[in-house]
Amino acid sequence: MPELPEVETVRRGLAPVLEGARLTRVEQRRPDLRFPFPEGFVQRLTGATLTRLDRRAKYLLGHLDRGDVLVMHLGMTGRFEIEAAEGTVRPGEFIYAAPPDPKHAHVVFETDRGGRVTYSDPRRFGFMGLIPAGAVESHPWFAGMGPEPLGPDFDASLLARAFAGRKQNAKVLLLDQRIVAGLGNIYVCEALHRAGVSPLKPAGKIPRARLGPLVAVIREVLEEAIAAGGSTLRDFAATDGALGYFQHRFQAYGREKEPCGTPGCGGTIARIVQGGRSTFYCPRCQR
DNA sequence: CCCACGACCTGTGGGC
DNA sequence: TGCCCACAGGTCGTGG
Repeated sequence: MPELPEVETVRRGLAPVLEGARLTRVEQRRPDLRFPFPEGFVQRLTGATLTRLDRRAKYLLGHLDRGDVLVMHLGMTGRFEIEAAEGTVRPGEFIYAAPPDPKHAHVVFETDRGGRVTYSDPRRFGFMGLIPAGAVESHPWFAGMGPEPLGPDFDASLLARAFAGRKQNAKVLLLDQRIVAGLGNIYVCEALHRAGVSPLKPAGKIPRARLGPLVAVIREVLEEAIAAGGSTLRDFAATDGALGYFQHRFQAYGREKEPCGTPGCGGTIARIVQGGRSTFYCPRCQR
């Protein structure tokens, strides 16, 4: 799942372990994840210092002092587990994570501080790449990607332009990373529910006046989820092993047949399939 | 260009 | 209790 809030939670968990650390040992335990690892993956990383860990949409970007950027995507079931060296855990900083699932531990990074970060991913929909720093923006993974939903370029006029004349429903278009990059199935369901916008509504027919509020609730949902440490579903926990709590606040996602929580609504959450994926919504208060 | 759908993988929760 | 299958956070490629 990891959607933007979960990836951001992972970034915040990994940053204190990796930023400024030199990778003393890198182990690549299979030739591919979703895609093959790049040529010389281990050699190009070993000995490099990771200067900064950023996030763009659902991607993590580890900037290396050698000029490459380590790009990592968690797919559906990717996770990082941290093992800290004895004595390096300051109280309250991060908690020891469960031992990495050995069956699906595909990449191991060890640092000069004695920490170890293991990437595991049962379904292997995740992937990693090494891209020269100057070529990230133009790389196919990033070229054509829409703005960050929490950034300044995501606003009502951008949505108005993207939705104009489109017959495709709002749900599917909000999942299109070319329009806005970082939303996934859960948070689109939640945002549309909060905004009272039907996922079935042709995007081009949403009145312009409703787009500002839609943008606002998208930001709100993502920010609340980040503040809560993301959502812990089957395959996601924050990097420190602590559980995210946002899933307890889902109002629509996974709540088929439950009463709608919108005050005074009285409707029942329904599940439909759009673009091959489940949509949860309230047919009564989402119009 | 637009859109629907299958493919990629493995694990698991819920129903019977 | 045990088995089976529908379904799962994402993205990419194909074909109409």
